[in-house]
Amino acid sequence: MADGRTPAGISGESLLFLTDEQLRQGSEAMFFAYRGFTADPDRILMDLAYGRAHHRAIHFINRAPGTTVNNLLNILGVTKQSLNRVLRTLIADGLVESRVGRNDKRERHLHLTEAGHALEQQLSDAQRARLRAAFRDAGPEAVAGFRKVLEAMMDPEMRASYARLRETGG
Amino acid sequence: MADGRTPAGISGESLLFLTDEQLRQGSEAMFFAYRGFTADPDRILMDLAYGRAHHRAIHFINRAPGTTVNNLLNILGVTKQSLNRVLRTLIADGLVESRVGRNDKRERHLHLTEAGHALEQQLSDAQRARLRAAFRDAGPEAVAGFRKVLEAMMDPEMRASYARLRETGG
DNA sequence: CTTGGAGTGTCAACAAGGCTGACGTAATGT
DNA sequence: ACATTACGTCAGCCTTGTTGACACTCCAAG
Repeated sequence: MADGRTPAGISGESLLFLTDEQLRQGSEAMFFAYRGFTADPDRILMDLAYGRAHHRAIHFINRAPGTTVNNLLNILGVTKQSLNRVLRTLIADGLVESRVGRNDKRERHLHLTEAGHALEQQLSDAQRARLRAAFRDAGPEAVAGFRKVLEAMMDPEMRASYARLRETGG
Repeated sequence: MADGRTPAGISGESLLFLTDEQLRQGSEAMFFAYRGFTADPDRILMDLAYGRAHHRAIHFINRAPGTTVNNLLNILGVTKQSLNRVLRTLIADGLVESRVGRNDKRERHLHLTEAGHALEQQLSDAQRARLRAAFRDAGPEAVAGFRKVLEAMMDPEMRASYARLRETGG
């Protein structure tokens, strides 16, 4: 706190990339980029009277089919009341199916229906198109750096969720 | 659309970083990282009965002192009514000052008060601390890649705003 | 000079999607 | 038997997005 400017050239290394100005540009880049990142799916969702919350639920149900409500809660970082509102509409609209657990009948295992898969595809295609263009423009080394910084920026628990998802997916 | 998997090895180049799986991991990284990115300021804001919108307003007013409401609108990408509600509370609480334009009296020029600057410092210190740690862990080349990908991910107009801010700031 | 339109900002009301708290039910574990 | 866990739901609140309606200011055409 009250660091003022980060000392540059205090060690032999070039620490110019850690100046306050560089950090501020980094946070503005995050802000503007996140807007772009969500813009395309948001447009699709709006027509369907869904929101970003529905997208997130669909994404992670697709990602980890059969996941329980509690598991999804932890990944999404919202309250069960909040998630439940979203799930209720998705189930009512026939995009998500909730199956009572075989071993533990208290649990509900969530799956996408065929219609759910179709919407998931539509949404992730839109998002992937932008990401693919950005990745291609920036090149593989930039992408590696991008991933590295983002991972370092996460909370430890989120980093764990992220890593777990990465394992199962390939 | 319905690309399926991105062809790998179609050209001589290694395009493995553009597979659907890599892109999906990229979007999940964005999701989790953005959560971490906003977590620290959010905690501070909560105690003050402010939200993320207040943070954004304060940030960009500090960044471009004397900016007009309309200008801020374009940067933040919200409606003027939405911004106005936030500005009203910030002005009422003595964090922001709104001065009628000298040339054009329709315009209001926005400035942070001393108290506003203090809060801005507190918030950006919190955010910078996390970003600095992430940048340091990842190293300068990773940071360069991070910035490059984020910039490529923005909408063109946002990229323009971002570049404009970068010029004035250094 | 007046007047009509464009630009800028304000107020009111509504919706989405977060949150907490409280409670019910079924299944599980001790 | 009893406490705990997993889930669903009702009620109510807050932030922050939206649209609609309106007032003030400026400028240019008549």
